[in-house]
Amino acid sequence: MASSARRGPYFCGIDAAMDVVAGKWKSLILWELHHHGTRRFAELRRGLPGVSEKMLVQHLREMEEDGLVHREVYREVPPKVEYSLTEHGVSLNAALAPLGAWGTERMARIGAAKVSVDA
Amino acid sequence: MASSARRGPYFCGIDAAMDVVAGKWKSLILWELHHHGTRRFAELRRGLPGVSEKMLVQHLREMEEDGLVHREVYREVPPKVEYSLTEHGVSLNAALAPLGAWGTERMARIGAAKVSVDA
DNA sequence: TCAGGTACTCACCAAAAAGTAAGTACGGCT
DNA sequence: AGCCGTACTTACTTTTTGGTGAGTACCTGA
Repeated sequence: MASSARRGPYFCGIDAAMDVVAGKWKSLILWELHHHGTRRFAELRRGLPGVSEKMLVQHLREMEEDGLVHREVYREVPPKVEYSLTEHGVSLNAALAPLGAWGTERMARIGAAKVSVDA
Repeated sequence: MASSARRGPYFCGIDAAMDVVAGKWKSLILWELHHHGTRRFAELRRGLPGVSEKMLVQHLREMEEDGLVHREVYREVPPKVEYSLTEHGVSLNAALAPLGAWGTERMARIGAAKVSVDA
């Protein structure tokens, strides 16, 4: 029950891809990691205003299982864990780019607000 | 409460796009409509094995609200309603294509099964 | 006459996803 | 001594999502 009940039979490629990106914060995590290269847990948390620690851990674990992110643990005294995109994570991000462009256009069309995030 | 509580402030374009595609069957509806051009309600239902009438109606309504699909009602005696993609629906589908390709690759990688659908 | 097809709506229920709040082990800083 | 920060885990609750099955109004074909 730790991981998700996914990887099921898919209707098509989009279905398979959506399975992996589904989750309130997953695409944002992807973006954050792509943008910053490597991030620590607390950095991600701060970069994603509103995310709960539980969801962040959960999503990161699933994305690790799905081969999208790499988790590097440093056995140090204040714990340190670094997350980064794997090759598959990078290619997924690239595949997501046109969708992002479409979404940006849509935001302009409907005049949607943007969540303010500071780098 | 009929429609969805969406269109909220978005973090980025992907967020905005995902909002519109989120839902178990939406991407499949998009694909079905793109593939066949125009489809009646029952045709869609038959093309999406496993979808419930409730969800199909609900998703179609939301997609109509979001300007992705066009709903043409013929006031005839056995009711007839035709659904087709709008310009925005078509462009969303195009933006989804690379994601679909990525997903297809992933299916091959992990050896995921495909749901059997007959045309 | 009666099942079957059209395109739905409605009420109810189950499951999944996400949020909340607390706890944990350890050290540094003040 | 006491609080902050690290990176989590755990239990519990709420919200959201999706599924089930019935009902509707009308017509067609067997």
